[in-house]
Amino acid sequence: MAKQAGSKPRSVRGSRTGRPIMALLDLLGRRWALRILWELRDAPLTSRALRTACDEASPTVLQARLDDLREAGFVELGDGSGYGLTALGRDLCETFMPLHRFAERWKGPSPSPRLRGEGRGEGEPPRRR
Amino acid sequence: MAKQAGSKPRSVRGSRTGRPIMALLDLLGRRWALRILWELRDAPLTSRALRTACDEASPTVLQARLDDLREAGFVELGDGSGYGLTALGRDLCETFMPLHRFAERWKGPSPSPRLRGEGRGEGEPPRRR
DNA sequence: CGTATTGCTACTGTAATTGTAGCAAAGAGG
DNA sequence: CCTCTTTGCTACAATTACAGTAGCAATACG
Repeated sequence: MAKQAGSKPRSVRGSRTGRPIMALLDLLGRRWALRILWELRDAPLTSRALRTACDEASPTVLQARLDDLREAGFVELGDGSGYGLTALGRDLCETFMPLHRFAERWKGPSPSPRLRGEGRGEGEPPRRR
Repeated sequence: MAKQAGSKPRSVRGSRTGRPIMALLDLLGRRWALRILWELRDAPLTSRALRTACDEASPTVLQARLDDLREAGFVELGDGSGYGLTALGRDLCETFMPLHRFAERWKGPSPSPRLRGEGRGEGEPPRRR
């Protein structure tokens, strides 16, 4: 599996199959990508303000992600208000809104994963090994 | 590779604010996390089959992500069918389904970000610097 | 017993991310 | 013009996550 000896693997990682969903899943699967979209959901932010909103993340990654998202057409640099979502980006953000409700119901990685008796009378059935 | 040095790296990066949405955004923002959930959306897969489905990703990351998702309560290891989504995970996956339609309409990061006259007629306004 | 499959770990590179410092280009005010 | 502040952005070094490959223990089957 030589990967891509000649050309730079600049394209999206999961996109090798050609399916756009994979490209999107990979782009959003980079660090701070989802967070940036989330913080920009209401109003545009300057790069500095965005950094503050993103828990003082490094400007290096923020800039890299911002470039990625800008290249993807989700984010654009306005005139005086800094970075903001494009119409497409706003549309994508709408897709993620249900996630908010889901997160509230989820409350983070619980130490006790037994949240619902899925059907079997569990108690810790010995995994087949 | 300490991985369990003391008791520190247990929490999620974006979770420092306490908001569950941040924890979720960070968890899903790790590599292959979204992809794994996506590949498991229909039926459970064995670890080997999942690896094949995920473009032969390294078992190292796959195992790490599988652990994360399992700890979060989204994925569980069945008896004979391998890994599968929990009821909660299936619910989360439902949230992501609209992403599929969105991706189809998006078609990946285009070299020319001007994909459609999206409404605002800005040709390419000089950025303020 | 021999073979195959499954879940999982160990290891070595490489790419990505973090953290800090700093720059050039505007604006605001004097 | 000169100073001061903000903004977008870049240059590094250090750390971490990830990719790739190899392999093991446990089960299942013939």
